[in-house]
Amino acid sequence: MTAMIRTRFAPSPTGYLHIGGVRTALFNWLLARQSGGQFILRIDDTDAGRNVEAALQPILDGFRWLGMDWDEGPEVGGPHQPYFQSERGDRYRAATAALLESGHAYRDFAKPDELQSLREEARQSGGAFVYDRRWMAADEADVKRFEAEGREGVVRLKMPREGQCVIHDLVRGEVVVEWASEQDHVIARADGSPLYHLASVVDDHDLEITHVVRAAEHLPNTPRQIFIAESLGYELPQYAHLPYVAEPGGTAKLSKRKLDKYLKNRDFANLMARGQAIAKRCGLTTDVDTFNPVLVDFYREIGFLPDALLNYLMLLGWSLDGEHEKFTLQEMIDLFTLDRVTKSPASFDPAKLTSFQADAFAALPDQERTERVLPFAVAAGWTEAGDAQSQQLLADVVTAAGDRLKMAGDIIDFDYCFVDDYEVNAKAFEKRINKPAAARELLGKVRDRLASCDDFSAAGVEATVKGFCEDESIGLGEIIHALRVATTGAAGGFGMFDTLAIVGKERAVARIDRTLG
RNA sequence: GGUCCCUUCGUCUAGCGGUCUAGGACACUGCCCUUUCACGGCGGCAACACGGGUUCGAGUCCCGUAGGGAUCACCA
Repeated sequence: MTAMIRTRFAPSPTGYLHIGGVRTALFNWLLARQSGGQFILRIDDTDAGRNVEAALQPILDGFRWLGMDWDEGPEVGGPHQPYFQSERGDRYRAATAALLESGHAYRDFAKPDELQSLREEARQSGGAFVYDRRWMAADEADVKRFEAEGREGVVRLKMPREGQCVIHDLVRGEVVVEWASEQDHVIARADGSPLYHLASVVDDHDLEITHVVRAAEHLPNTPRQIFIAESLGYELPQYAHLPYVAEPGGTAKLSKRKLDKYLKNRDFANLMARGQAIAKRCGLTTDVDTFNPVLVDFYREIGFLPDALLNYLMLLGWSLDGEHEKFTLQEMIDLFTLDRVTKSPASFDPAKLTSFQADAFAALPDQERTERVLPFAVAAGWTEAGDAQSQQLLADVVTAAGDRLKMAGDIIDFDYCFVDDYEVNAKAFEKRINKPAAARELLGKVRDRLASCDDFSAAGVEATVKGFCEDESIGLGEIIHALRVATTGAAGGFGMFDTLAIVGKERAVARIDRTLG
């Protein structure tokens, strides 16, 4: 066991949990759990004006579903309360005052557009923008003068302009940045409200975070945060910048705003279509803003196993040895190490995720699969609490379906086991019933055999159908497809005799009649 | 454009100077099994970005080029 580690994940309340965010959270969580340390959830809501309460709930729900529990944070409290940045204003104000006092920050009265044009100039001339601090208030007289001009004063970091900042990154090694390329970032607005970097550094210190593990997009932010921390006399946390999760088939960062693009990816589109089919049948909301494969909720809603998702996510940017990749939660905790985190972005692969899910689901005992499938069957209106008969049917279907069920929501594929208003696959109907010359005649004959079959178990049906084939001198293949389409409307499914037994004699016969009629 | 990061099969990756005619997984695909769907078994396709060094020897070390990406807010 390594030394006590305290990590954190700091979501801003946006109303959804992004798959990339979960990956980052997972690594933080794993690190804390394997060391007997703590995992903290802190809410970055310095950008007020949002309904934090409502926007936070889906995120917490996501964490709970995934089984990533937090030791301190919203709803569980902890010794470093509060865990909402919006409630820690006094801490930031104190830090700002200290920075001002020590000369590491200054009050600045530049107007945003003035700075903006200066930045433009610098960019035009191809160089880095260096603020000449012309609106910096050196003393109270300056402050008065600027305010008399109607200017408002923010607080800026007085960043070093010489030397280098060396970041010791646990996944990237040493990253060296010239201080001169840094800007005098604003840490507090005119009204005194804090900005992200200040708040983040102060909180990480207050919460005694030992390891700041976050996405690589924060790497460029690190020098200024180190400056703030050092100026405040804080001990620096260990930094680890993870490669970001890239879009399917691409290298750009996965974003929830580029769905249209991802939908052009075959595998992504397939997963989305699967989700929509399940949603449609089970009456789920399918607003793409909240229901799509970039968001964690999507997987919960269509019946993924949280551990399977986690297992897949862990492999995005991390590997044990290139050979073993299926892990239990406990193994994930035991085996994870930061030094095996990859440096390059990892593309999100919906097909591999689905494969992991399918394997994990197939490995579950029938009873547990039935339990997981139950809510979907209820939502589809096929069974309800207390209805023993329909639930036995459900259990039978799950058993017969075997590993054809990749996720709990896949039960919708077997709607014909429960209701008669299933959809008929037009293509299959054409191919198996319309096209073969003898199909209808054969179907009519087998219908009569089935109707007089006394033992409608799978074995009984099999004997009947096979006997029929012998009498007619045809191969099983010549009738079985037509039989399947006629009784289920589907092109495929689980074993034909199991299917017939589950559908039952009366319905099977009636469906054949309906097909022929 | 400035700064920083990254670069092995389509994708996730193994590889930490010789055991690499580059291994595993997903995907794709061929055959077998199944007189049905799927699973499964056995195969196949497929990668060290490029150019210089260093070295007896480079996917592995160094430099450069190219490409990709992230970031440059009084957002987080």
